Amino acid sequence: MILTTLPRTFYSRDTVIVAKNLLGKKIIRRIGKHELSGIITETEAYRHKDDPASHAFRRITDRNKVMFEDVGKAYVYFTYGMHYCFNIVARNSKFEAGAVLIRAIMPEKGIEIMEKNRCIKDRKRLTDGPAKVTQALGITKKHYGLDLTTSPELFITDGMKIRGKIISSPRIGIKNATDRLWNFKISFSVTFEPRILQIV
DNA sequence: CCCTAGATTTACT
DNA sequence: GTAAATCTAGGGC
Repeated sequence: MILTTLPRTFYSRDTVIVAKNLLGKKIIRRIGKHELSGIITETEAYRHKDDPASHAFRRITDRNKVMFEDVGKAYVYFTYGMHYCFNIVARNSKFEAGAVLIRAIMPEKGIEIMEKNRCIKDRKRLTDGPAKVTQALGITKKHYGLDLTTSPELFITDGMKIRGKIISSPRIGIKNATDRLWNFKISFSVTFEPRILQIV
């Protein structure tokens, strides 16, 4: 059985709304025969001219240009000299740019491969940071601009129904616009949602 | 558990 | 030149 990939319309809403709605969704990464997956448990919204913390705040550049392109594409950037971070382009028509950073997932399938990719054995800390997620899933700059609504190697599907609350906090690691509570995480438990399911 | 230093390269000023 | 949407190891409590 194959889960349906989230359609482009999912990402054609306000970046902040999309960030909240990505919580509980499933990220699937196919590498050859292997399938890695996890439930998204923490996200951040980065918008456009109204958001001084966003890479797209000032103007279009080589790095941020995909934030101005079709929603549903991957924005991968390299930072701190050694880490990749993975975002999904999302915005409504009021803005020209925007993306949601995937900060943490709860691993499901392919955990052993993720551990291998991460070169550590502490399962509790396997994918609890944005660069840990990309390392575990093997996401690099070669995925820059990848269309997540059509790619078989990296895509998002429906996943878990969230129980409990979504916690909103200031975004991590930024100095500007800390008054905006655009970091979102699942407070405690998630449960499996058995509906879903359709052939792609 | 918490905290801090050091790693290491790109992109932008 | 320097800050950066970070991580890890190591030490202290």
